[in-house]
Amino acid sequence: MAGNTSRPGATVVSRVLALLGAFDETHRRLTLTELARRADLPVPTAHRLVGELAAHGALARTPSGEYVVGRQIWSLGVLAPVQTGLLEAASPFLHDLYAATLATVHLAVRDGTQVLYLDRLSGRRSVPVVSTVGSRLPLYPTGVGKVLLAHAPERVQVEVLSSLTRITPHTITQPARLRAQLARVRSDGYATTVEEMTLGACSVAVPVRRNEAEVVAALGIVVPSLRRDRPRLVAALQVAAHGIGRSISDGS
Amino acid sequence: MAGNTSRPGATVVSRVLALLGAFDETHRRLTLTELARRADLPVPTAHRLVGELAAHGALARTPSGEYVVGRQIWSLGVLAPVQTGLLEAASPFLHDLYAATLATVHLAVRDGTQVLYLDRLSGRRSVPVVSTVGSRLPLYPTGVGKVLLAHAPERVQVEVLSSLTRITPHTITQPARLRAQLARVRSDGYATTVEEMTLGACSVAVPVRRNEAEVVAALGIVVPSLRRDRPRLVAALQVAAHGIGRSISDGS
DNA sequence: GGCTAACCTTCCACTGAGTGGAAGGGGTGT
DNA sequence: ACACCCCTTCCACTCAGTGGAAGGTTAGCC
Repeated sequence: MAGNTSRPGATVVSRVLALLGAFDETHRRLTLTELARRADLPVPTAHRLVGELAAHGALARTPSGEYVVGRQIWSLGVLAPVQTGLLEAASPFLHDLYAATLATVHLAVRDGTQVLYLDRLSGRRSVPVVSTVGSRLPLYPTGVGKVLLAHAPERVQVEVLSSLTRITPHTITQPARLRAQLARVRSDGYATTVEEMTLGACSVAVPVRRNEAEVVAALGIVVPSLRRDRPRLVAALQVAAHGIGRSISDGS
Repeated sequence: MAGNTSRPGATVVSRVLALLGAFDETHRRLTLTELARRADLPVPTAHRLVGELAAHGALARTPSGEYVVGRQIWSLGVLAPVQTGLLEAASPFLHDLYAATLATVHLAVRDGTQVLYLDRLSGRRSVPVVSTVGSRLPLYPTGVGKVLLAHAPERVQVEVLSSLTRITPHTITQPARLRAQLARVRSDGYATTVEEMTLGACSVAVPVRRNEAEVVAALGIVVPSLRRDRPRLVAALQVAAHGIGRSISDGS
């Protein structure tokens, strides 16, 4: 009379990853029921899986009983080649750049059709922006994203260009116009955005090249729309990007 | 005639975490066979699980076919409360401290009976040390570890004191002597080590207190054994630790 | 070329790990 | 006292997971 039919096709691995994926920037602490709902799993199933994850340190419980991402996952993540070498090499340059511009500084890589922000520096006086370390945004409305898109394989460009959606009134949604911009990004060596992601904010970004060759990341800053010393900013960015590119030690 | 008996008691979750746990500081890229061996799983089982993890972005494959930790895990790890607030709040103070001392700077928390290094700054001129961001070391032979141990629950202290093993000729292995040192750490407000972890390296560390209350982390520096301006170093550390403690915004 | 060795991948019959509805606490608000 | 929500335990059913065997691929060596 019991006989439980689990949704077919679902594997334990996918269930576990669905549970982990329930956490994001705005949901860092989740109750069991929220986890179950967000992962689309029955509560008892979520309970058992989450309990086991917690027993292994992959998740942790707050004093109030909510679940949070555990330290094991954090120290695992640190081993990801996303950042091996790159983040450490870039750190001093990012600080110099912040000191020189007092603008929000971003270091990002491309992850599929999104920008993945690896590091961010911003002070009290910087423009508020949506990006945070570890978060992902579309490529086309951000400065670092345009740089990464301009140097991405054709296949990726086609995919991105085919699904441009408006975010602010200034977001570029015409494929032809974006494609022209990307060509300019390649020839000029830098990209700019004007309130395409956030009203009141402009950005300037440059590629980071390993050994003056392949583009491995992008370095960008976000400034208030009224700021008008772009040439100086581009110069500062290029110096920093060049420094980072020369400091990257290890491959992959 | 087939009939496969999986090792009883092993769950998929534990198998998956064993696979992920196969990666560490010195094994960032692993082949399938190495993964299977390190996780103590049959190759076909490892193959299937690892393949599924890779399909979800939890692992990635290098062009040469080896597996590495994927970006999904990295961005998940960034959400861990290990660092939420703390790392960002501490960053500027760590840089100031590095500038003031030119020593390797560490920010660490206690994870069970180990130190977990959250951040590290070191320059070319710093003493070489074993710690890296995300790595764990025993509590008793490190400066930050002593601070964290001194403010840990009695239960943890007992456990650590009962298993002191020699690492260098200077490592403290007598429980009574270490216990006396911990008392001094609490009364003096700082801890020191003298070549207990690495020959040629000494360290000084202080607690980071949230709202001048509970100890949430430790801040330490590693200097060559011959350096003798300890009072100045302690003062610089305490200023920085105080600053960090006041900057921590969000709880837990 | 042929042989050996090591690694990766696919196949598939067996079975116990995983499943989830049902039911039992515990807390809080009305 | 009742209603509501969330967490936890129980357990009969069954399908997802398992891993030995076999085939494929690549590399090195005589």
